[in-house]
Amino acid sequence: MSNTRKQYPFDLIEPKWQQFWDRQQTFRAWNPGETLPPEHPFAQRHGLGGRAPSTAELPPKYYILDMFPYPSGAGLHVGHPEGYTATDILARYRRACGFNVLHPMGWDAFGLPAEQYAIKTGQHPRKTTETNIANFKRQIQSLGFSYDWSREVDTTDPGYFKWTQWIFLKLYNSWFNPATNRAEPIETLACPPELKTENEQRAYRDNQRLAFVAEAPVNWSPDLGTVLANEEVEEWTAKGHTVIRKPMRQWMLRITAYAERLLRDLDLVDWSDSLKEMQRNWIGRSEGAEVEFEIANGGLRMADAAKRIRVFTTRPDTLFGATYMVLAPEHKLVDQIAPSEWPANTPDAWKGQNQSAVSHPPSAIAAYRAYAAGKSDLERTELAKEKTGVFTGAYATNPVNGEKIPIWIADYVLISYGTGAIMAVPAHDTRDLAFAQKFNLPVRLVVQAPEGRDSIGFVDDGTSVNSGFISGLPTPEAKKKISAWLEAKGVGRTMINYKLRDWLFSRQRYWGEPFPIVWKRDSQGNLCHEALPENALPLVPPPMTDYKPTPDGEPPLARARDWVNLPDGSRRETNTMPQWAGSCWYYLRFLDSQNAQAFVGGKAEAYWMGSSKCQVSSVKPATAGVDLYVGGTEHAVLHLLYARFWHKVLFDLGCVSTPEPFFKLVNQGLILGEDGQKMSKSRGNVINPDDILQEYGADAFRLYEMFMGPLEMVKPWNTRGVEGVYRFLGRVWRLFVDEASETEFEQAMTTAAAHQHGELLARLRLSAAIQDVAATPAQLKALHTCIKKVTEDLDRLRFNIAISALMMFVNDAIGWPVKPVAVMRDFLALLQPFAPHLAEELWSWLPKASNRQPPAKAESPAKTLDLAGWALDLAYAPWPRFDPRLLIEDVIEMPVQINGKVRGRISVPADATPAQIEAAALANEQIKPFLEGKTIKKVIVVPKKIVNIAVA
RNA sequence: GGGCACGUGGCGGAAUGGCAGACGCGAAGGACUUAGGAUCCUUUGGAGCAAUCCGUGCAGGUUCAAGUCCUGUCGUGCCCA
Repeated sequence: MSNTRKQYPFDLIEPKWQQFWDRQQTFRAWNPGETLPPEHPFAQRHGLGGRAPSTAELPPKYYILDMFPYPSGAGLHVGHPEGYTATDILARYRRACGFNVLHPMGWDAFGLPAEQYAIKTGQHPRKTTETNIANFKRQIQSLGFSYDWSREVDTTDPGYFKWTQWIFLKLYNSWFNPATNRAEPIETLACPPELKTENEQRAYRDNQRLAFVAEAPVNWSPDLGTVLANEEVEEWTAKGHTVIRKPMRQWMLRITAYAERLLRDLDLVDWSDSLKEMQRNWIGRSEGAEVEFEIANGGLRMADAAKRIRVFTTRPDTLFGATYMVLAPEHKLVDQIAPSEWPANTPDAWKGQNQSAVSHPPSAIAAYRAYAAGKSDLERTELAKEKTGVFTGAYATNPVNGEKIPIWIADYVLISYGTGAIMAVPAHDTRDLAFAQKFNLPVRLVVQAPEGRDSIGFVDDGTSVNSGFISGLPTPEAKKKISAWLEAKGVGRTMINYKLRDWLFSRQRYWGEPFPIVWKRDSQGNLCHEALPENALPLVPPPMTDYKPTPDGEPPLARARDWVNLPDGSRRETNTMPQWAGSCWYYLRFLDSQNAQAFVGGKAEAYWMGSSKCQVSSVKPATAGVDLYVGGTEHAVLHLLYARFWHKVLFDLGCVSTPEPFFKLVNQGLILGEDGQKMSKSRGNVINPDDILQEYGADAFRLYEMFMGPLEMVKPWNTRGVEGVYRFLGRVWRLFVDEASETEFEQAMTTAAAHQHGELLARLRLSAAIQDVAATPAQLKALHTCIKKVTEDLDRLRFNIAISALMMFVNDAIGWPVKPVAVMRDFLALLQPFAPHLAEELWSWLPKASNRQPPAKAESPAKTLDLAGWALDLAYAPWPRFDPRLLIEDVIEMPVQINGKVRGRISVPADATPAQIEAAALANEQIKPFLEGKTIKKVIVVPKKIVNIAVA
């Protein structure tokens, strides 16, 4: 801690106003139908005190949302408040503009770290979570954010996850009807008549549900004792845990049914192109064809449909170039097709690396599978990686030419993509080529590259060659023709494939939402699952002391026998939901977080999501969904895709009224350490917000976070920069404070006890330079330039230049011997969103409407006080409007260029015609010498901007 | 390898195709002061005494005019393989 004198007593001001806002519930947002207390500033501003306004009577809504944090034990880092400050500034700005602003905060509190800590220490995750939430909340509140804390949610609260489970039941009890292209209740699903038995019908129905059970190869971590999502694998392997691929019974969510809508509806939202592109890439739509290859074993054809290998290809036009096939090692057909002996003349290199296993195909395959299981999808498909694989001993028949081609297994083909099998066209696919070269497989050129490019390894569109009936056709036409041919022959069809996979929704963890599902035996003794009734929710996890998985790999919940085994002999599902579940719908719970009857009330949903016909504001039209959602890029794909998916299901089922949840979305950029590196404990460059707050206060911290640069940019932290904005706040303070009273204050503070500080603060007086006088034109111009700039910059989320506009005003105003109170008051209204504590304090010093004289009639509107807003709390004081008339100049100075170089400047009346401007420029003394002896070719006059004279 | 961003003073960054470097940091000088790591006032892209010249990663192009638009290229970051 340094002993430098404080620029101003932020340490007294900030807690004072935070307590005031808390007591007054200043930032409480009101739902339609709620009764507004007469004394609440929002009620006063909108004349609604004591009433219970309907949707139509409330002002337009503005829903501004932060991605709620995972409350980690490490506490807040400087990256969190970046987005939170941006949204807070906008929330305060919108409130000033007259919107009913919803700005909530909550906790995404399920998750592995609390559970890992529990395993290590035995402390219940609930306890860890509570402690961490309390710390996060303290830190967030110390920044003076205008959240409506009455709506706080915590995903681990039974009152919350009751509804997460409820939504799961909605998914469970729905199917996707391809005919209507939307989710419908499972009751509307008709079973095919050939399914006679209860078991068959149930299996059929269960297979159509949006939440279903499947054997899926998962990323299993034996030492963590859980499966991980693909995107989580790297994080944990980096920490030294092992992860292998293993097929397990899992709950899945049928997100793939929504692939097309998730893709198409990106057109409905206002997100950055790069973000939309990331979502499109993830969904990965590709058009192509599915082709069936018959298996040709030992020369004998087996026409059995089950013995066909189906492949998906985006390049059916290269089918004539397929010289081998590759199945994913996990592919079901591998065991069926592999012969017990190698075909004659099989090269040794084709039999695999494992010398103890090369004698027969089955052993070579088993050895290779074990090897591939130890690798992640990412490692397996790494382009630069050395290709590996094993020949299965079997052959397939190419449907276009009857050719016999070898079938391989290789880890570069993933079971989860397409059909888990490919036809390899080495001449026109990079990975196939690398593989073919390594194992000496034939490379057949079937696409001619354009002039000047090598056709081998050419993967773009060209012209088909060596391809029978499609030879000579350009690629797009060749694709069409061969797809039609395949379809006519019954060995293929055009198809759209998505990279998007169904969502693996179960985790073998304790600290997550239990599934509201029980397993039982039907009358025939078949194992089947059944949903709990709604009234059994919330299903709370049992109290436990040991959070480890059972020794035989069952999830931790299996240890709680009394909880798992029900009296009727059925057993509870022991998996829990992934952390994504709670964050998929929290933005909806915020609308009506205390509602015990529904996950969200209909009126609240319609109002806040903007689908109701609420009147259009005079400032900005209302939009549908969350008006602005701010968070990190790390959630650009998964969280946003999952939340959109749930939202669409809820939309289909009539539970919400908009097709998309988040209308506008902005990713804040990462804040790097002072060394320009990513902040991390190991680098020792982590900045703790608590330290900054202690030294400079919340207002300076907020201001600096925004002043660093554009919100979306990656930018390095620089503590010296905080000092810069801190000095600025000091100048604002000195603009308002009476120097003598400040000196007294400082002296008194050195000896005063803490309980006297508030009283001392109250004794500070407003500077005598601030007087109720008419502003000069120059002062009005300074103010209105600032209003214009700040308003426009806030609308474009350009906080850094808005702050520089505030600085310019202060630099100007500090030189004014007399400061008109009306001007200073508007300045505080502009400052308020950025530095709310200081602005509130200074605002409280200004004379109130009641003890002021009404303004003289003669003054123009811009110079008088707007008394309507004068008596209001600053948080709800109207946003100043700039008057363009005050910015008009009588005389404009314009630069004059000769051949693009500034050679002089002229002053012309604002209303001068281009001809007059040209004449003035040509007559200018600075310009004349440059024109002597030259021919004027052209004179460009851009009124109010520039004159450019082109000379030869 | 593909896609998308971004390259501007010593640093963070400004600039609807119209005076490059706003605003801030840092630095230099000065004032006040017992003191200054407070505050206030000057200066501050580079070169030059100056007139002036050179400057937005690099190379071209479009334009009266390019940091901004186009083509290529190099570099950095993110996402995807």
